[in-house]
Amino acid sequence: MTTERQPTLDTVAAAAGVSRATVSRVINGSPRVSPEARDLVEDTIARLGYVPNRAARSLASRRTDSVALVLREADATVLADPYLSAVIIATSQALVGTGVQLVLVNAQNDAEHQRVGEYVRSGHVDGVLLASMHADDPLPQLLVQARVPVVVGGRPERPIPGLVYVDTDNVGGAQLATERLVAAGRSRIAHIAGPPDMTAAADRLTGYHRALARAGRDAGPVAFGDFTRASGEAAMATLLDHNPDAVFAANDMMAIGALRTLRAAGRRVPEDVALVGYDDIELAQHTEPALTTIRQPVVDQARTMTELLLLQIGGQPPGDPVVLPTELVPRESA
Amino acid sequence: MTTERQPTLDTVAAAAGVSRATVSRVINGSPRVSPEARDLVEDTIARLGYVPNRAARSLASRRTDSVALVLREADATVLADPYLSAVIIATSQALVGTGVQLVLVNAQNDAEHQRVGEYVRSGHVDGVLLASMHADDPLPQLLVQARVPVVVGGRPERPIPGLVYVDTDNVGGAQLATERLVAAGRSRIAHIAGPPDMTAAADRLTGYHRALARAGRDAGPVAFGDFTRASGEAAMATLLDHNPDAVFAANDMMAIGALRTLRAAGRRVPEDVALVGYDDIELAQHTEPALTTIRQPVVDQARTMTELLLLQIGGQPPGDPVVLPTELVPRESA
DNA sequence: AAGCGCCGTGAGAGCGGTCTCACGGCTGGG
DNA sequence: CCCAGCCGTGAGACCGCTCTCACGGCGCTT
Repeated sequence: MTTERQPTLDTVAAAAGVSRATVSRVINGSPRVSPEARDLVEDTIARLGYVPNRAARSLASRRTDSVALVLREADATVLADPYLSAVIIATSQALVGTGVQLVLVNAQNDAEHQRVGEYVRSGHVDGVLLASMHADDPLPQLLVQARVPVVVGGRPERPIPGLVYVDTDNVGGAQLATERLVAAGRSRIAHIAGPPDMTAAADRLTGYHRALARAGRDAGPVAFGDFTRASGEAAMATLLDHNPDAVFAANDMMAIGALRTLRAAGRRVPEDVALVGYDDIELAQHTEPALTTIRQPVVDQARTMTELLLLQIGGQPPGDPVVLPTELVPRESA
Repeated sequence: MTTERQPTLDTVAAAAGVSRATVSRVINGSPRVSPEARDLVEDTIARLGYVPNRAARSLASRRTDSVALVLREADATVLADPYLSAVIIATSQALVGTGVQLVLVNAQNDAEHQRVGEYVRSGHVDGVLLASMHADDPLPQLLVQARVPVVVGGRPERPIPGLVYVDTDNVGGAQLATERLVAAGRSRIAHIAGPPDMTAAADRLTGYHRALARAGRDAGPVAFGDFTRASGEAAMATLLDHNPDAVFAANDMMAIGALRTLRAAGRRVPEDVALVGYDDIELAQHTEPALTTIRQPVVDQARTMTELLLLQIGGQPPGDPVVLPTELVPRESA
């Protein structure tokens, strides 16, 4: 039961015959230490197996060396969301070697979301990464005003001065998708859009329109879904009236829904109707036919967000938003 | 630039005209405070927007109110692993309302994995959840010896006294799968097993054998894969020599690989060969035919792990391992 | 030769809480 | 009526680290 108390700075200092201050300098890599003292202290630290106490350090230095990754809408529905998983893992990977810890904050509802502000203020973290925001989310605004370093994933609904965000090029990606259909000689290109209050969905719609305009085409019929497969099925059913020969869906799940409706309607893909999705989820490889889609650099996005956040924490002023390029993944459906 | 310093205990105490100790008691819900004092202090706290400093509290109390979720093998390969995502989200959900923070520790390689021990010792967290362990992982042993509260997901290779784990019933699940095939009147039931050094794979193999034995059958042919789709394809190719009329694959990805091989070989599923997978991944719903499989209570597992960990942190002795029931998800493939 | 500045080091004051202990006032039992 | 005991409160000692400041010693300039 006599749990060996962990060695402290004092322990090390005493064992090395120097002062606490010197040990602290060694630990923090201060240049103002003689090489002999440094070696001595380092040996002692290794010998005693000393590890600095984070709480004490944090208390004294007013830094925590940890950042929060704030998730939203993390309920059972998206429980197995591979995108989320990628963001989380990529973020934690980006932090490896920096000595910065990742604290996961899961705000399931508005009330909890509000409390994130408190949480940050209480000095738990040095900065905040915001994933999967909602359009009306006041949190980024709050954090920016409180001068808390923050980086959000995805373009916010309304521009917020001083808010750094890292987005993928939804407009460009949607253009790629649409251009693919144009290039395939399709003339009646429809779009299954996502919820218009989500910027990613809005941007993809914009890209769709832009590509058609550039190709000198009129806009085709557009149906709106909510990014679920069921909504894709329903949207496709609507679009069938227009007898399209191509469909660009704003995400893969809706594309898969559309695929199902098309098949049920006796339309062959891609012969009768070419189909392009968005996201390149795992499933897209396994549909029949395999889904042509747009890949987003999720890992890059998370990494970039993390880097930008660390820069801000390091004292640099918030820079400009970053938009990362997307890429077409050609498969069989278009 | 004059950043308003956050109010501290002293601030609140002064404003309320009481001592620091009293404010502390109110915050910690001590019963030894008069109702009047309590109300007064609570009002003051609300008025000043006071939030306790976690580092200071942690330093003084030797608690951190946070737990680590240690992941392994979290590289690009499993980046989009929906299981991981589910574990992470479920864990963080289980922590909501407890005031305990989730710190994600991503040990990509052995060296980093070792450092988790240090990390815990330095007092960062009150306890550790271990996900996706490897067979030879010394970490659980280390943590148990260091009397650090720890709960691991999945049964460890070798029993470790005092180690609490939460597993899903792999043996039972495999039995369900195999029994399904027996009940369907299949007589030559093969198995595509996972890596024998993973307990989940070993247990599923055991369940397969047990079900056959109970049904008075001889064991069928077994091929080993590594849980990837490619290995499932290869394993199925091997098994074709035995001309099975049913296959139970130890996970869905291998089942999907097997499906592909079967189709290529001109075998119809389920008419010629019935097929059962394991895990009930999203993809299983979308194969053609849809995959009959076994569902594991991932969310329950994560929640249970968290609860058991909190109990240990609360001072209770480590209890017995928990094994959660699995369930058959009947679809079209068997 | 004297003075200056810099360099390595140590002493000590916080950082913002928790928690033990002491203390005055009140209640209740003998 | 007195004193034991409890209750609510306050004082103050930490928790382990950072960081400022002071100090002695050395090399350099003048």
